Amino acid sequence: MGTKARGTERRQEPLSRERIVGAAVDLLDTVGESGLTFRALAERLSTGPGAIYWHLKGKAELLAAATDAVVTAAIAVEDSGATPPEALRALALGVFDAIDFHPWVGAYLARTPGESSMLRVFERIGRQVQALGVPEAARFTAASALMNYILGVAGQNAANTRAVAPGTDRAEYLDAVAREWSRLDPEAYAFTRSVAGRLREHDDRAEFVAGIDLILAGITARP
Amino acid sequence: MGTKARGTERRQEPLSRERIVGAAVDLLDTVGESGLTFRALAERLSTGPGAIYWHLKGKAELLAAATDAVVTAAIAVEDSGATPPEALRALALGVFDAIDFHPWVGAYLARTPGESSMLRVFERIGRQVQALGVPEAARFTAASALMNYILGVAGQNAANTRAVAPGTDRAEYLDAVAREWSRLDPEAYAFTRSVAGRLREHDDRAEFVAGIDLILAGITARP
DNA sequence: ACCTGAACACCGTTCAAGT
DNA sequence: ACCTGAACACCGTTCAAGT
Repeated sequence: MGTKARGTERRQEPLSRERIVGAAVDLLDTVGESGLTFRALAERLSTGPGAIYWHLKGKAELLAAATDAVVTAAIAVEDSGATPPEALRALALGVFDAIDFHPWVGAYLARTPGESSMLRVFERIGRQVQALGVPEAARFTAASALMNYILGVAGQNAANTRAVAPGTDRAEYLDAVAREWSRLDPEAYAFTRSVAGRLREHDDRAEFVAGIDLILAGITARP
Repeated sequence: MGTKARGTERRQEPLSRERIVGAAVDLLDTVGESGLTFRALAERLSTGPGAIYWHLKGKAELLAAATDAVVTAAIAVEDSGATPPEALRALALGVFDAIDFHPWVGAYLARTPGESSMLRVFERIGRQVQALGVPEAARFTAASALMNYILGVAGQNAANTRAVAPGTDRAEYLDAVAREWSRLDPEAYAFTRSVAGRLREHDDRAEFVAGIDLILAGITARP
């Protein structure tokens, strides 16, 4: 006891941009966007809030770096041997699942433009659009539409995920929304009421892919 | 001077939910989302911050009400005599333009699900999808895809609008981005570089409608 | 019923001081 | 070079006290 503990001594690894960003991702995943404060982050890293500023410029850079870490991992899939539509679906689902698991990423991407991780997604989409045989002049529009759709849905889905209390049963939640829809004014919300039933049997992920296919059909179906 | 001023006396209208929401929209439009504080809002209404809480539950409700006011106005267009695709394009552009003018609306819609203004947009889209002759089973997917696309692009566009300093020339900005893109790594960003030129001649609004048409083509082109 | 504004419990960020 | 943590200038929200 008088001697230094050896095996369990747990020497504090030095602070680094990498460790900070990792801890930020953890915090965002567990406590949500409002839980990421410099004080909480500093405590997790057993240091003071000021220390973080030596490695990062501020909260904006911290959030960008955390998002980048998640997106980079999500799109790091091989698509050898896949057809362009298959590769596009896989890529889209990769982003979708990442945002489903880390809802704060969706919120961030939806409000921050021209971020480097978005550019990487755009490049990946564009290559498949090209491989699809889309003529040069139409590629920009096609790739933009796909990316906007992907980020749009993923963002909405993230919002939904965050809206539901972590423990809630998914089927139960959809049921509640469906019931809410069928209580809407019959005249003003005729359509919404008519599709309320679909909500129950509805699979976000499948619906998402169906939308991708819709756009792909539009891209391919040139006169 | 000893008598009460008459014409110019400017009696303070009583505070009301309506006046508060109106002032909030003004503040959001002029100073941006970060400029909407209860202190600034109270000052504009020449009262104390606490007074606002008598009429609204808190900031969340304030933002929801402000968004609702804008969206309601944006989709209040008659579409008599228009074909379903025309009506859909007009509706989509209405939302697009509203968000372009009030970027904070895009940011809010992108992060808040199941909001009443979104439901109204959904209903409007759904009716046109139905009028388009889409079979019952496919309507939910089609309407969802359209709405997700619209909100997704509008959100991205809002983000872009906010990113650019209010005074900046649009052409100049696109030029700067295009230059940035052509400075990217030639191997890792081959596609992005190849379409950098398109950026300059690129019209957000037209691109947005092109995406709508892409989805409409996909919806209509059933085998 | 409605408004006032000080007070409370937080934020992100800075910075002199330490090692 | 890197870290510490008190201090600063803000927030949203509450609430006793006023009219």
